[in-house]
Amino acid sequence: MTRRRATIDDVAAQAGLSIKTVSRVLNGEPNVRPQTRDRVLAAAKGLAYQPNVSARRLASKRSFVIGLLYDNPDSDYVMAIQDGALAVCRRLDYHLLIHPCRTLAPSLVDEAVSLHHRSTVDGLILTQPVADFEPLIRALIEADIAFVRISQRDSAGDSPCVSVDDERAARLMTDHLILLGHTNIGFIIGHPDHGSSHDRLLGFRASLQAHGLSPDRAPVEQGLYTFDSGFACAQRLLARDPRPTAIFASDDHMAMGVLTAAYEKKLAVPAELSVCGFDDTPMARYACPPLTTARQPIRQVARVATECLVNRLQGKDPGERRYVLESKLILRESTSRCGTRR
Amino acid sequence: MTRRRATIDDVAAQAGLSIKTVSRVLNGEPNVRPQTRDRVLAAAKGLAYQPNVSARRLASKRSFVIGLLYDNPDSDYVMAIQDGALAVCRRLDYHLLIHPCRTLAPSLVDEAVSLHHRSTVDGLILTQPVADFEPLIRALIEADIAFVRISQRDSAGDSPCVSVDDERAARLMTDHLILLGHTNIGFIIGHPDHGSSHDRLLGFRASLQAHGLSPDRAPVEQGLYTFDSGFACAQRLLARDPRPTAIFASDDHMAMGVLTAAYEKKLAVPAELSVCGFDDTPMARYACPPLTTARQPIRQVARVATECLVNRLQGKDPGERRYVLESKLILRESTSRCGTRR
DNA sequence: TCGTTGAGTAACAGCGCTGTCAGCCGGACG
DNA sequence: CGTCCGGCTGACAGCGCTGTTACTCAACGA
Repeated sequence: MTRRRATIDDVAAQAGLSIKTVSRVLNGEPNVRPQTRDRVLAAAKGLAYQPNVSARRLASKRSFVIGLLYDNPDSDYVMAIQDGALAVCRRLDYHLLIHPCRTLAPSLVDEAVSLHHRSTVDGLILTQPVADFEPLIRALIEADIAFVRISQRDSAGDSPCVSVDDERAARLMTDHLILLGHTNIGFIIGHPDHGSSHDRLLGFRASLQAHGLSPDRAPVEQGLYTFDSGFACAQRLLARDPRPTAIFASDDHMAMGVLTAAYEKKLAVPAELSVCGFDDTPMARYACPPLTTARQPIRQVARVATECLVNRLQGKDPGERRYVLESKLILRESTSRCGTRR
Repeated sequence: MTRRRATIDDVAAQAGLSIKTVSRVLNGEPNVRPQTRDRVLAAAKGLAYQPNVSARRLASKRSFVIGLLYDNPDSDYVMAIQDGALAVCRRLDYHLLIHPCRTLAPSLVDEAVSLHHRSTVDGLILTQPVADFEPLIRALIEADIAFVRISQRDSAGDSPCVSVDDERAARLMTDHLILLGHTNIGFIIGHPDHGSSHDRLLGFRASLQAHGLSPDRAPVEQGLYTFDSGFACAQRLLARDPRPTAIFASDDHMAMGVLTAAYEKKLAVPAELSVCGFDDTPMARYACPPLTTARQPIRQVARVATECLVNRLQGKDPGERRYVLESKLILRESTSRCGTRR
């Protein structure tokens, strides 16, 4: 029952052609007569032929695998990235190798280079904060390993990168709060290792400035993109005098922490405190009250990055080096006009 | 700068030995003198030699890759599974290929078999509900493809499987509610395709029975392991007369839905309604109030499954075919004594 | 003394593909 | 009519490793 699996030789024999011609057909190479092509395809189908990827990899010196490096505690983010990358991989007949890691470990550099040198992967996609880890970037460039960064921060050797316009989205979010009449808006910065934290702060400050409010006097706390850090920062912000009437947390996890801090302080949201987050994680919709936030096209970011990487691997170098996608404000019930009691 | 990468021939030449001996050392095969071994290792190190995985795969007819099949909307669950599987893979020098999919598609069977026939993967780990997808199981057995299921449901050919004792945990959770004085406990069943749903219901009923309460008269609704389904089921449960004083949702997502339904009905949790979930997803801790739930050792389940699979791939067949791990009750603030107003 | 043994090593033939290059053939062109 | 060219195909040499087989040599017992 368990017959030997058909090889390219079997297909060639069956079709009465050379294995090279079979190879050409299967790889979509030019210069094959349609009639020949059909014969090959028929034979392949008849034998239920499945090319052996290992042999292909060895002979072609390419692995058709791309590696995805990340170090992110947010499952939803990681899943979305994986999802987007996988969608493109399937379409282009590549495989995806996930490689979660710890940014800080210098061994990461060796790991990444090794992945390539063992010809396990052809190229890498780096997400934040790995994408901003300079030693790695330099090593990859030096070793001539193809990669695409998902990050808004510039980096050595203007490597291609894909990002979301965090600054603009943060500016729009702040505009939204200001339009609701808030003038004393607390801000919680994200993790210092992430470029996004910086950009979101910039957007916040830009909006204040544009509306004649002093960015330097705005109450700001440093968080870590975690629920607990959001909770702690909110406690500090809410202890200030005058108390902010709105808090803009740089991500939804911290915003959830803010919500809990408000709950414990018996502050009604949004009546007494408007709260907004960032990222539109699934739970944002289910928070009490549902969170106003900014939705990032994460899947698309991953798709663009993957496409870009594969293009580079195939030698098609599109002029483009930076792709910037835009987020969208999602207005829910956690923000309302300043001083409104519902 | 970009010199040709060292191959096994270079190492052999450098060490003054045959490539076969180098291969033996690098693969930990026996019958090599310690002194010879050292010479090989020194040469390999000196040349920064990295074995080419593609060549190894082709020659050994093994890919050293295991595939992970899942179809699960819960990012936290998937991440935990990936995490556990990766930990073992790294230790045993395997790679992990993730393969999210749609259970219902019959093409999944072809995909899975194809993954193996192209020698992309040596074996597969199946999580629920894929693990309970009979056509796939049968196809894998027929094609003689190694796999391990993560599921509590029995399946054709008593294939190895790893699971969590859901029934016991659900029983303990129900015991907990009954001990708090609840006698009218609503239950929300999970997704019908998941074996866990069934087991949790069994545990619930067993506990009622054991305490002299009639399982058949308990208010039960069919959910889908989603927030929205939990919300809808809760609305129906809370509309019943007499109204349940506690609701046991088969997972945390649905429990969150219950919380929201209670919030909209202005029912205080836990004073007027105790709520408990299952799974201890990260958000359970951050719910308002924090959810009483059952924590599953998901990472460990994945670790055990991966180890089991690799063992089978390496021919070491441990007698064990079923591994059952235990969950742990996590008591938080969403459950309290029946009728207590705090 | 000589065969026997087994640990240690090497030679060599693939694994199943792709890349290179050479060959064939028919049509365009001078 | 010969030459050239481009489309199409095949022969063949690897890609870098592992499995198999065979060989060498010291230790050992009859």
